[in-house]
Amino acid sequence: MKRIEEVILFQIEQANKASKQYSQREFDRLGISITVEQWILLKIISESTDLSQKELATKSSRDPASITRTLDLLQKKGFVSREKVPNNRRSYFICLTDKGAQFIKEHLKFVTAQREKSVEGLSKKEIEVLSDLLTRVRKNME
Amino acid sequence: MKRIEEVILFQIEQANKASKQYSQREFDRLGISITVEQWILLKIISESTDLSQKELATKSSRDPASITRTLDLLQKKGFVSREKVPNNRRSYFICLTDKGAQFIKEHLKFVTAQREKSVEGLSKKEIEVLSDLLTRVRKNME
DNA sequence: GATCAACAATTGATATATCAACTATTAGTT
DNA sequence: AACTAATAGTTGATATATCAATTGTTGATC
Repeated sequence: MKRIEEVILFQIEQANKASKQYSQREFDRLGISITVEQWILLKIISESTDLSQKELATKSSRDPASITRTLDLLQKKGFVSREKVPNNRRSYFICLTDKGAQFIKEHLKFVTAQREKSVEGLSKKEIEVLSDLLTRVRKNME
Repeated sequence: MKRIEEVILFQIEQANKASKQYSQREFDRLGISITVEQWILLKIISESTDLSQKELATKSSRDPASITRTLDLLQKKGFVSREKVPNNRRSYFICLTDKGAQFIKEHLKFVTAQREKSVEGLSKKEIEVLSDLLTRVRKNME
């Protein structure tokens, strides 16, 4: 039997943990008061318009219940708003506020830098390969 | 700016989530009453002897506080015990109980099957490449 | 040997993941 | 139109991640 360190799923988890922790440390170090999950959600919201919470959950691969709670926090920070949908009182359009847009604009460069750092030393070809292999592993687990 | 789906860190997270969810679904489907984190911890405990909680935290890349809580649950299930360390009342040896050993023995084949499924369709060479690339990304984030 | 710093483990607080139960609303069927 | 299904979102419960604060113990230094 393989030792756990040699298992690919374990290695994926380790890489994921390391990157989450790195990103959070960077946010903290720079005084950017947001969690990684909140940033990702905010970023998704900024990339589309008129998304419902259900759609947000799908796009972020998160549970709707969890989205509810994270949106509550983002709303408390003043970064997003829940807007009424015409002729539909069951769902909301989640909208970026000016403050949210400003926040992203201000800090995007740091996030971009983190992402670049994550693939430092990898060639373009290697990044493509990694992307492909990760996709195949993910599809195996569906 | 890249769309979030194209970001390697995002893809790593997606793969990680998918595999965690798959593993948990499999546990549930088979009536194996344990979480993925608990299984991993139990497996690490079974692979070494006389580990302290601090060492467990290091090996599993988890926070000591989190280890305390997961061990409480594993202990409640009767899978592990905290044993006194001679001449040291500040830490414990975490030991697998017979019940814990039996549990692993009984269910290891299912976990092995999950792991094999995760790399289905990948050649031995591709697995090595994936492992190497993940390691490099992880090291970039240290 | 007494004092203080370092350490291991625990506990508390907050954010997240997940599933189940629930509410309110909408859509489908008759 | 009335009844039922399905749907969107929320809330509760439990497990986990993380950091800070705390407790008890050990080690180092004087």
